[in-house]
Amino acid sequence: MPIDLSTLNEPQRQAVERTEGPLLVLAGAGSGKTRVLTYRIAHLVNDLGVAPWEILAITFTNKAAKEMRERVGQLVGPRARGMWVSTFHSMCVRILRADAERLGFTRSFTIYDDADSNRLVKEIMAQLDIDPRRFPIRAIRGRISEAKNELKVPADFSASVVDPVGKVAARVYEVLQQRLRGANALDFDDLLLYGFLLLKHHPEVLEAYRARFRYLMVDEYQDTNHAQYQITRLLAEKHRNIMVVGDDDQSIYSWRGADLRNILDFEHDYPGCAVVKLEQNYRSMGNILKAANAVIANNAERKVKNLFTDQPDGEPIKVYAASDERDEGRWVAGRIEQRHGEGMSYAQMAVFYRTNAQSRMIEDMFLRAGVPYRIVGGTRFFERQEISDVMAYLTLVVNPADDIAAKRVINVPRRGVGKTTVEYLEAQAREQGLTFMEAAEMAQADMTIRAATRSAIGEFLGVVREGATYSGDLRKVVEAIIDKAGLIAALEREGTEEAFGRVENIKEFLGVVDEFADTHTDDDALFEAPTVTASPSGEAAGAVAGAGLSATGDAAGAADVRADAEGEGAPPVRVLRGDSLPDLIEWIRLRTDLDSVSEDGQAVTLMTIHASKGLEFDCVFVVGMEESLFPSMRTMQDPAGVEEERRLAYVAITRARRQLCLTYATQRTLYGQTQVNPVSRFVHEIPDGLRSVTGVGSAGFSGTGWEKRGSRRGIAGSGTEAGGGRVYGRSSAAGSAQRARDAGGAQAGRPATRTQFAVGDAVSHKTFGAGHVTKVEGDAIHVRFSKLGQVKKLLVDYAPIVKVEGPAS
DNA sequence: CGGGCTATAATTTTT
DNA sequence: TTATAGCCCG
Repeated sequence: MPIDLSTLNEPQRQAVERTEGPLLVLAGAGSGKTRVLTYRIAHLVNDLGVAPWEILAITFTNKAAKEMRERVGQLVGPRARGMWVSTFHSMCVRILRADAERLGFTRSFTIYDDADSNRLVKEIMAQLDIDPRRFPIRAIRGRISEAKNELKVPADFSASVVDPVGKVAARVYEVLQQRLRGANALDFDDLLLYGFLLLKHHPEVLEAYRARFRYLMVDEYQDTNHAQYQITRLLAEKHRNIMVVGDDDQSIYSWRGADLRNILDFEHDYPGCAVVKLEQNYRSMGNILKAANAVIANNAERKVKNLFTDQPDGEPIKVYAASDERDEGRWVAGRIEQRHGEGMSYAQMAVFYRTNAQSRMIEDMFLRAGVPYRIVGGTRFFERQEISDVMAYLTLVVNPADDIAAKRVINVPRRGVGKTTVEYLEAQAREQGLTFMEAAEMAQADMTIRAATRSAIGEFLGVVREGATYSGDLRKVVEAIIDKAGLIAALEREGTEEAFGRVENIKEFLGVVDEFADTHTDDDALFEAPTVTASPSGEAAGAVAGAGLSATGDAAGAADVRADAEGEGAPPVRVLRGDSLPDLIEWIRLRTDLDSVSEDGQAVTLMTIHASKGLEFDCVFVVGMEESLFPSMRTMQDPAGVEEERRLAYVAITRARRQLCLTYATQRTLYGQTQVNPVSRFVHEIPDGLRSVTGVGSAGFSGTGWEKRGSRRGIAGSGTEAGGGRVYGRSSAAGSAQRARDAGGAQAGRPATRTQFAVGDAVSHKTFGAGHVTKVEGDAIHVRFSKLGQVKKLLVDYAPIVKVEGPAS
């Protein structure tokens, strides 16, 4: 069925139809870029007879990849599942798995997350006797990461570096790569670095992929770093059918190695390239778009675009001058309640901040005001201690060479294998050239070790050894390993609320395993692995086989190379199988919490501006619009830094569909210090006519502390502009913060219509849902919420909480 | 070996 | 202010 392109606007249609040769699409915010991408793919497949597996679409997040797959699927049906729509990182993993041996790894290599790498670097620095005070791990890791993103191997880096920190980093880098190789592990940056090196130094491998991928599409191109740029280049060189989509104005990750030049120089790098600008915005009301345009116009380093919209102007942009961060949070809460009262759903509202630290006060105020919210980002599920422990066990089962994993859990749960023993084993391993696990094996017969310790080590080895023998249903396997390791049992023995929360998290992890199994059925696998005979491009596939990309040999991880099962000559399509432990581990490692952020749930979304990219909301609040917070103090020195902050402001503004509110605090306490900062320049860059200013600055109002009352009625529906809410008690322009505290204190003594809570009571919280009381502490109660798996301390007078059904008392 | 204490640092974090 | 990491003592 042909794809209907009539719903696209002119530039969109051009971008879709221009399938041959290089193409640069400059897609302004909200200009329908994903639509163009998906229609283009659908057009290739349905109208031009391109085989799905000849298409490679690269995104930056798994979420974006998933969304694109789904949307393409809607257009072309199930065959869409055969196409590579993945992130740079997962693409590299696929490529590397097939030929890991060429680089001195085995197919079952594991991927180190941030915490793992950190640990390893720390270890190496200790080993090299480098003082972490003079050379902070952060700085060293930063330099190494930079080097990897620049595709510099240790020798290159070492040769190019002149400064002291760099020299130290070079030494660490050298050892780090050896150790990683020894552990059969790659870190995130390595995936790109080695992915590149594989293609670069193995022409037959490169040729195979080039032959296979006739059409290449890269989303968010402005965020590519040098490694990604070079990988893309290698792959695209032959057919030159490369389309990149991006917006230089939304480049906000330069500090992570993203290089704006990649997009600015695209036309130069790919001569004869066509350029399409998508400038019609379908998202925001007129005023919001005008504000965004006005702000970004202050940047010098950009390709000029002019976003326009058909939509009416809408409301002015509201600017609220708060007296301090408390007042700011209070006002936002009030405003949200007001909007909600007018019929806007909580899910359509969001609060953005520059730094995570700012979320605390917002949360606090929301809690008091009873505004349901959810926070995106922050501590990640997969980085929680207990989850990392589980992952370490699973990893060891698959890759016993993973020293970091081994050391992490040899004494988890406590078995009595302490630091001394670990250091001894480490030394043994180093001397004899063994992995840590092998050294542990040897230690079984080492009479210099205490018998108790030996048996503890034996117990640990047994868990891993036995784990490797489990098979069958993946969830059962994982459960068995956790059980055998005794992780849950140990936590339950602890008996604390915290431990209980950890158990809940592990249970949630099992849910994730189920999710993996459910979403990776064999049926899917069949779609994703077309065979040569079914392929119209047998030539390409043949080249692939010739390049030795289909699995040979029988390394531990060979089974996860689907091409095996498909027989000789199959293209190197590797799919994750729902019953494979190695595949589960890989899937999780390349996953972030962001991937599971769902649209549903009636709650206001709180997140950093960075995390907001790609999303949109009817009503957006940006808090902390102050100089030295936003733009951040550290960026204010150099113009490029400020320009990036400005792009960040642009991203924030353009997330809003209908309403935008900016707030700043005249006085703000940050890191325990109170400071007074001027209003952010980004506020001033919005033309006066688009702004409507309220709050302290114009109305001379400051909060008197209703936020302390916990009475939600005081907030909802009150439309007094200056305060955003009705004012109870005294009101004056000065000294509000202190008075707010006083008022709160006085308020606490108010007579009790208060509910009495007792340990064990079942309660329901407006935001956190169901839970039960675990402790009563005067005015405060501790409640463990099942949904969160966490204990929260709540003030009975203020928290939006009700007693549900007391247990049999 | 493990718990508790003090020094210390503290944007942003798609993978 | 707060979270975390390393250190010291029982």
